[in-house]
Amino acid sequence: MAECTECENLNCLIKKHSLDEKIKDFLKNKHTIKCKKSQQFIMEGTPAHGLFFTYKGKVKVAKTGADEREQIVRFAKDGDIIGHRGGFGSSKYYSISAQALEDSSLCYFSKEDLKNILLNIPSLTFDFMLFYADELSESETRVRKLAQMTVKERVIDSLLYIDKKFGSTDGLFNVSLSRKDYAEYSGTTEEQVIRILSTLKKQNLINAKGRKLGIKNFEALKEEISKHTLNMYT
Amino acid sequence: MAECTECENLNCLIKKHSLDEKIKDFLKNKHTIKCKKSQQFIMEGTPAHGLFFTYKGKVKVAKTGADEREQIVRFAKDGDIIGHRGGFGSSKYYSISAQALEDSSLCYFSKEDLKNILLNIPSLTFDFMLFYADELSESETRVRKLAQMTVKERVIDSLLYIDKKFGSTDGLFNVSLSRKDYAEYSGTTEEQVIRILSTLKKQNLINAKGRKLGIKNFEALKEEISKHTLNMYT
DNA sequence: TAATAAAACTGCTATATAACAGTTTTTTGT
DNA sequence: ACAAAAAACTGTTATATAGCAGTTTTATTA
Repeated sequence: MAECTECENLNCLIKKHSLDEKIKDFLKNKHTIKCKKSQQFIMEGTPAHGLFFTYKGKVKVAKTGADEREQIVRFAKDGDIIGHRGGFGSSKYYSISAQALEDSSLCYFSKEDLKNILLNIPSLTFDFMLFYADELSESETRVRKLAQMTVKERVIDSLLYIDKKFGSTDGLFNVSLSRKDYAEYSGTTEEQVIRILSTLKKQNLINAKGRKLGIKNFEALKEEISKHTLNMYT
Repeated sequence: MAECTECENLNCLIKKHSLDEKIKDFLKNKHTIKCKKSQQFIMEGTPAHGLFFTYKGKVKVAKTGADEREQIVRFAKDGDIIGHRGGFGSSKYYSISAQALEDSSLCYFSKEDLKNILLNIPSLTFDFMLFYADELSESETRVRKLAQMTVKERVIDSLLYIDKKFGSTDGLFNVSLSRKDYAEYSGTTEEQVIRILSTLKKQNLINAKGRKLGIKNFEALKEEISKHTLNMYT
């Protein structure tokens, strides 16, 4: 795997500061991990010893609720941090689980190493702080949307989110999610997602080749949720 | 208003670092603001120039959604930060509004001053980072709860939250919220809240003197939502 | 403290969403 | 390429939640 200084993930906070003299020794302690598709590499509730970065790949991050029901809290792609909530903060345990959506490579740093380097490079700490602040922003917007949107609106919102996050090629998302994944992100059931997707298909608003989905009419979909997105200062 | 060094709000991050030499000049730039009950001192969407701390008082923090519908994202008491999402991060605007629930005093620092001091005191920046990480933790738990709990469970959860946040005296919460406030926090309607509260009253699980509420049987209420709180590693 | 406004409450009805049971299609692993 | 498993899908029914309209109680303020 590439050195951090050579890494292409420009959005990665470690990469951004990798030329700093003080970070050199720290970077030597990086571990790299290979993950097969659908492999779970973080288990909710287990002791958190460190923090992952996606080097290459796609990941879903979820919390388990009552009756083993999953709530997907976010998705991650190249350069994204994973497990950051257990990495620091008041808890010793991972509060989420993480599962690879496709074969992926991960970078790993221990909590101790990170804490050391953060207290020594204020600009890095500051960037981490901004990262958390932005994540908080998105999470609070999600709270509002879950509380105020209808199921159909939430499903449409999740389609737009997936396109924004992973992008599309030839009208199909660059990631393959199950209907259940969409349900677990949107806070509804698989059946509802299926019904809504089939309506959208009939209305010619989305593409569907087998399980693969994509957006055909962005404007119409955005219009359907516009009343919830007008006043968004995120 | 008291000097930060003399302040009783031990949970305040500024207070915690107020003895640091490097923070002295910064503290001189503190402004203090008095707020009457139900006065709104942060408007969603307006330019964010700085960040507030509750000196004494109680505040509700909300986001406005479709059709002017409010979603309360959190409550704040003595020592709590308010408006932190607009204070830094990618947005120039406040993404929330804040309203005093009773006559309150606030401390205010400008964005620029804060940014300066944060880049100079790594331990303070680190504490801010931890603060955001913990807030994110709570917000993500809230996402799961909104997606998976029933309305009744969410209302019970909000009662337990209010007791934990503001405490109770003689079996009544130390804060006076309207039924609508509970609805806007729980993600439901006023009528549902009223119905559920009246059921809980009949079951002798809560106290109600006029609009004032309190918890009578903690165990029973916790039991009702236990399936959602068992695996909580927050 | 009386008048007015706001909040709390109730019953009824409409609607959205979830749950169930079964069928068809697609994916996966050998 | 085939068998088995998983995922996608559909119709029907049950249930939870929201919306409405009106009444009563509590709070506000002139």
